Amino acid sequence: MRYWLLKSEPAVYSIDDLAREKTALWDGVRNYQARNHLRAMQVGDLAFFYHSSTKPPGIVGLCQVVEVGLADPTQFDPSSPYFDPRSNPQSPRWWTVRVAFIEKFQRPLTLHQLRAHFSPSELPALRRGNRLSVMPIEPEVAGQIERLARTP
DNA sequence: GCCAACGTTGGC
DNA sequence: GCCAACGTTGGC
Repeated sequence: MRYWLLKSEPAVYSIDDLAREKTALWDGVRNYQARNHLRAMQVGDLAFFYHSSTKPPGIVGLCQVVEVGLADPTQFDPSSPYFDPRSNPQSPRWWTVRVAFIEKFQRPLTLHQLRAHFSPSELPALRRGNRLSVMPIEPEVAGQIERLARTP
């Protein structure tokens, strides 16, 4: 089982949205490296939910991959902001997964706290200028993140 | 294949 | 709002 980090602006889609809807298709990713991470996901993998472009940014909860290998339907929808006219249903360009809500942490594990506990090499999300919206997390780091998130 | 211009992300 | 850090595009 692997661990991942999924970034989302809460104004667009938040952990509370996921808590309410129970599951969500993680659509709209239009970066090849992020897509490749999505394609590497397996059912049962766990993903930390990260709120970006908010105050404070940080990890706010945990979810689980429940379905993999799904063509992102927004790429075929001309009315979607994620529409990709170069893609087609016969050979979809963008793939994604469905995730299920597990928990919202009692308080966010802020970017500031993450920087205090981890180096950028331990947690690539901390690397300066890293804008990737889907990233793997090493199991050992993931365990520490869970523990920190639950520390009062 | 190079690279300048442009667009986007996301912390601050 | 600013701007660093990328990624993408398109002319050549």
